[in-house]
Amino acid sequence: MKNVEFPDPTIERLCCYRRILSALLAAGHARVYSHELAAAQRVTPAQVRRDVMLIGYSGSPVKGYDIAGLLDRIGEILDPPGGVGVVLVGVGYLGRALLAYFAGRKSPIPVVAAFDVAPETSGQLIHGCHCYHIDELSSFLSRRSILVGIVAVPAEAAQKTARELIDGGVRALLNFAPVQLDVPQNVYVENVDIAVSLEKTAFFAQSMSLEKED
Amino acid sequence: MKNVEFPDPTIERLCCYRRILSALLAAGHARVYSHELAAAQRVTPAQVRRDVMLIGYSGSPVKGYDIAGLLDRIGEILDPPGGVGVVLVGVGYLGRALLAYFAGRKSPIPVVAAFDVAPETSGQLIHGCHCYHIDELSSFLSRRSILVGIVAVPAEAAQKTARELIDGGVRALLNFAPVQLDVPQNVYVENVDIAVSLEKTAFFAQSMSLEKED
DNA sequence: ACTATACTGTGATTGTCTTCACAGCGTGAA
DNA sequence: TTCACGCTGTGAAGACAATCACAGTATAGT
Repeated sequence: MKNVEFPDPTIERLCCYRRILSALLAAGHARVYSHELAAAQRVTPAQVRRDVMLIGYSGSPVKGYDIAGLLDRIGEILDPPGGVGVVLVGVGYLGRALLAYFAGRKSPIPVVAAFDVAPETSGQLIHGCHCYHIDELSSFLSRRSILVGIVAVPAEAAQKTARELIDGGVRALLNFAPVQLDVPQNVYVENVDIAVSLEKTAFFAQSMSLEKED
Repeated sequence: MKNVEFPDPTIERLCCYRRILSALLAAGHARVYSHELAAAQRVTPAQVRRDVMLIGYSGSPVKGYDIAGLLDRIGEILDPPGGVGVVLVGVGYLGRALLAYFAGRKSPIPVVAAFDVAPETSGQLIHGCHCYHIDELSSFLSRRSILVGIVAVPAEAAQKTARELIDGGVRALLNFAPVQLDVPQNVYVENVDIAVSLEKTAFFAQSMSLEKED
């Protein structure tokens, strides 16, 4: 098995391609050209072709790519063979929003359980997801094979939460807390920092308004 | 005035530096070395020094950087002179989570108003933010100078929302909807795509578990 | 059968961001 | 006053990703 790793930005684009391809397939299309896929994103046709090349798929000249086939191939790359279990820690406003978000769309990656310190959330079923007290996290992780943990707790609790998840066997974290998590090198952390995103947006709003109108 | 633009990744790091510097200042520190700042993030000391150089600040050898001075300088870069107004569109689960998030921390960038299609949210005060019906958006924007819009509506409504915001004078969007917004070139869009983030995390969880333990 | 066409596949190039490595310098000790 | 130390500032090199540009090719039309 080739253990070639795909570059980070390519993985991100593959997720987006998949979304668009699914929509196209649902709309009755069977084939797509690189420039069509590119137009739906903010990328160049050459970028699309290179990504497709990277994952080892081929289209035909003249007719473009077969949507169903390309979708399958992307799925082979992105979707883990046995499926990944995902747990959510932190059922505050953000945690609930995430549960609603993932419950709404029939996601390929369902959240199997949620945990929180607040006793009143224990036993609740929120947006279709069972909630437990945080104390039950370790035993839950030891019983199920969970590879991904979503950290949606306040900043102060984030590091402790991360450690518990990692000790339980989780290999990657999706971190919404505004802190840099200290994790072993064999654990992947994807940070989603809303405050930083907003500050960045505000900065570019400012610099945009200085530029020429187009 | 030098209109030199800073690279995107630098802006992101500046936001993080600021957060760390504030914490250090609050903890009573007065000076910091590049390697200390670097350790708190996942960056190299050289990266920190280059960023500091870029924004035109200088530390002293031996003593490092003056925290208060560096914070001021970062603020001059990141914070718009007159402050940016921010409005939120979409007061669903995610929108409420965002309001709670920004209300909790005394953010340098407050959300001044929120809008939604649901009539029952109109007139409410959610986490300290006034909510209005979406129909009032245009007139609100024409009365106030708003540079940033947060799009937290369902995917189907996102493009329409974006257009209304841009027509109202907004120059940058923070987009949580899982679609690529079609905007003029002089409008900046920062996408926060939670579904993509989770899929990406799941992918790397998988590839991490194939690698050597450290 | 032949030709024109418009696409894909990809080596080469460009551009951008990160890292290296060392000169320069201010401080504190002798 | 002199020296040694450990930091900063930065030109140069390196790594990486995006783009260009064109050869190769399958199809449709004549």
